Amino acid sequence: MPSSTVENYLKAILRLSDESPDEALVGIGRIATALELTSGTVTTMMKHLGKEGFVDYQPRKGVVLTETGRAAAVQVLRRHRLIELFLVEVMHLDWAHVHEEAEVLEHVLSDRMVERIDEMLGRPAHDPHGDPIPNAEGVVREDEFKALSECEPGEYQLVRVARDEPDFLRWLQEQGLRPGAGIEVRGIDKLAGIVEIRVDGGEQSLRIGEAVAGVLGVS
Amino acid sequence: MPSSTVENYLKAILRLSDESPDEALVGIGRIATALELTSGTVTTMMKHLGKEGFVDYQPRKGVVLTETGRAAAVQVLRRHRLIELFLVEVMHLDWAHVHEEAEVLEHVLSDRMVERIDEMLGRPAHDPHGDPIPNAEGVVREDEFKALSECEPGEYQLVRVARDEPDFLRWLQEQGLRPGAGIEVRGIDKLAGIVEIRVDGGEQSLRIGEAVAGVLGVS
DNA sequence: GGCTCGACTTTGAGCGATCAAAGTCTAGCT
DNA sequence: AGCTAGACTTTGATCGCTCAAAGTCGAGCC
Repeated sequence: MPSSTVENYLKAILRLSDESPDEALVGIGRIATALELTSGTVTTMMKHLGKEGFVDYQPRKGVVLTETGRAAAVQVLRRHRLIELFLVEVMHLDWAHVHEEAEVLEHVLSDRMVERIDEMLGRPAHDPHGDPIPNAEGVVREDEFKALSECEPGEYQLVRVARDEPDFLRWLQEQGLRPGAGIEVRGIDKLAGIVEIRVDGGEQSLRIGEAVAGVLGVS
Repeated sequence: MPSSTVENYLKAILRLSDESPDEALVGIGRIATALELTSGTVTTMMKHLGKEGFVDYQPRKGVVLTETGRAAAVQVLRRHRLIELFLVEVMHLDWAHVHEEAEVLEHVLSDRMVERIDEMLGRPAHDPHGDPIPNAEGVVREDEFKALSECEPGEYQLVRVARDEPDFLRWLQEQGLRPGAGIEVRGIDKLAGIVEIRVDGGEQSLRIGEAVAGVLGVS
């Protein structure tokens, strides 16, 4: 049974390797930055994870998740996402706060609890950020979407929010920008780095920066 | 913020001192047995807890909880009991399994979560074993009851089950013996150490040993 | 080919929690 | 008073995780 520490490493490696699918290996430094640890600590851990069969550790190059490692990481992701949804839907906690809470619960809830949550929520496919929830077998059904920042003017639907900061999420919520909302892209000012949108049949235009628009996935 | 380890020590000391209210101090050995640790470990921890102001440590004698320590312990108890009830009432987990789960969650749920649970359950006064749930201020409303093993024949109501083993709880449940159930004491055979009861208008008599009857509180 | 700079690894240390085993009190008996 | 058994404390060690700082490697530049 991997400790929560190990689970966090695994989760981070999964995320990082998904973030740059072109690179074969995830570098030690990136992991260190992601987890806010020194690289020495990460090196030590990678050797250990290597021995345990969770990663393939190539000294001075980086690591790849093994099958086992990937499966374990996906299970953590599944738990995290189910828990987030549970906290929003059942506990009626604020979308904005749910991430931190899930961050600890994901390592701690029994399989029985997670199964019960999955059942209560009707085997949901997406968490409150629109991220796909892997099923119990670890199969993730990835869905198509593109960044709002890359869109031509037109009608879209918000399907994904790729950021966790409470303040940002709270603001999004105030603007009616939660997964499922309709978005009309009215114009893009490439030079100014600004996207002008209208949310869900509302009246007013909303101007958001490219970076923010890049974090919103639409379809 | 006390670690879960510390919280567990505190909880154990609270329980042990409530178990023998006549003794002024809880001995190191009892704590060690309760937590399945060596006494050396406990001694070390008690010195530490002493410095932190959670207990008054009297070398070679034992410890008493300070005000601070007691308050912290009661909060853990509150969490534990609220969580147990939540798991039964909301998550519909089995009464028998709920203790272990609560044992970990009590150290980990945010105050916000606990408050939400308390609210969802309507500020309940008792957990699934019939134990009183301290309120947010740490006030415990103890209620009157006596051990079934001490009862004259007559009609009673089960209000308390002072044991946590899943197998035992499952058996109780199968007999209809959950807090709230009516119990008729039909006879006591002191010499054989057996109590004969009838559960909640059922037909058959049930014979239980003194030790088991001692764990059931009725009023 | 040699050098350098940045990325990675190694080393030595600390912290919190734990143990086993050796040492010390002390209450209570003789 | 002296002894002893049992309860408690001390000591030295381990384990998982972490850090700072010193050491090493190697890709790319001259």
